Amino acid sequence: MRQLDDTDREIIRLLVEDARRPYNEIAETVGLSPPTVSDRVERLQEIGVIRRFTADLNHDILSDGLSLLVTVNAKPGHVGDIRESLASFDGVEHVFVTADAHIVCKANLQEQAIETLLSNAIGEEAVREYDVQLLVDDEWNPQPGTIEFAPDCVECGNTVTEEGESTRIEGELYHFCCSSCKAQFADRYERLQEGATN
Amino acid sequence: MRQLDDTDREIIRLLVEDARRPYNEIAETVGLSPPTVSDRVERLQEIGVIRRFTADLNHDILSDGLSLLVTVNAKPGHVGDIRESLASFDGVEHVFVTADAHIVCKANLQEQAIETLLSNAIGEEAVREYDVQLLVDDEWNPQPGTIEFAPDCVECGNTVTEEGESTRIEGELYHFCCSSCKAQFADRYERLQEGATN
DNA sequence: GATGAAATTAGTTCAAG
DNA sequence: CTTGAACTAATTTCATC
Repeated sequence: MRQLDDTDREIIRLLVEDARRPYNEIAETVGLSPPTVSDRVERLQEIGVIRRFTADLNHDILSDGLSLLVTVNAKPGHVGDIRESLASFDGVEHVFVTADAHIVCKANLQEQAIETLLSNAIGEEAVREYDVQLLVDDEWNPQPGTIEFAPDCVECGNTVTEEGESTRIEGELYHFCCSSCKAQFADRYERLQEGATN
Repeated sequence: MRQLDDTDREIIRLLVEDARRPYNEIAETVGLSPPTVSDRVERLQEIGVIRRFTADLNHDILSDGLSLLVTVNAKPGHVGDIRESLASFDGVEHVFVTADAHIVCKANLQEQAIETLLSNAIGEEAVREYDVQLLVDDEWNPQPGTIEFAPDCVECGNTVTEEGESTRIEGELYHFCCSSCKAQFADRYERLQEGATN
């Protein structure tokens, strides 16, 4: 299977930021055409890097119950079960499993549902101990981790930022900090090509 | 302020399921026309119920560094600082603050960045103790739960109902329970601005 | 608020390199 | 793998209710 390249990573980053960003905008940013971006996004979904496009809701103003952090210390061999039952419980938004068999989950629940979660989803036989904490704040920054994408402008050496542009010349992707650097580089490249063939 | 109705809730549910579902499909499901759905979605974003549309990534196959759960027990008065510095650290995806002054954050980091996070973002003076756990699994279940729109009045703290009002001040949307709270807040805000510039 | 028709904008298909 | 051109689909505007 083809590995992810920098272009894929940049497309991912842009879609995490805004899943509805038009493809022509993405195309311009990464220096490709819209159909190619479309193909790549389709591929990213196919190989499972992008699981789905979704809406991030603000639970603070939605008042859909209490926000809780539930930490469970699972008995050996039960981590998978508990993870599954927690993840499928209505209102459970995030489930984290640590290397040392702790399961941490974040849930938005009505008060009466907390007891159900604890008894049904967690049970007794499979759990060493558990802890429930009330959340007072919850900030979420969807971001693709430390996908490195801060190249230097190939023309002037400055770091390429949001305003930067990219272009593909003979299959190779080049990044520029601004359109003038891009134009200058393209110009120089063309001259070089002419010189080589004459 | 107009409350969320069942149609809004259904639209939210459909968008959480698939943020890119076409409006005519949503329209058919909820029995409205596409332009109306468009208007409603716009409103849901305006009032902050929908924070953003994003892509749910599978970090397992993305191999963008290690996934960690960092738990920090903050000293009194430092919860806010630590929350802020963690949230703004590159690679930190989620920050939870519990009622008992614990901060739990989930980060996707390259190995060398872990040390930086611990020393820079957490520091020493403000923290009683901290704990870093390696994550082996991480599941996100975007789901709206039982949605009710009920923000707190930024002026008096009461729940904002049908009679409430909203206003945008310098790009930021504020919700109030009544026009007098709105006026009072606007007044105070203006004073503050004047004081700052003089 | 909500709508249908029109206009605009976005996405996909496809032949070609 | 990528593209531009043609085509199809989705979204937004707007006059009207």
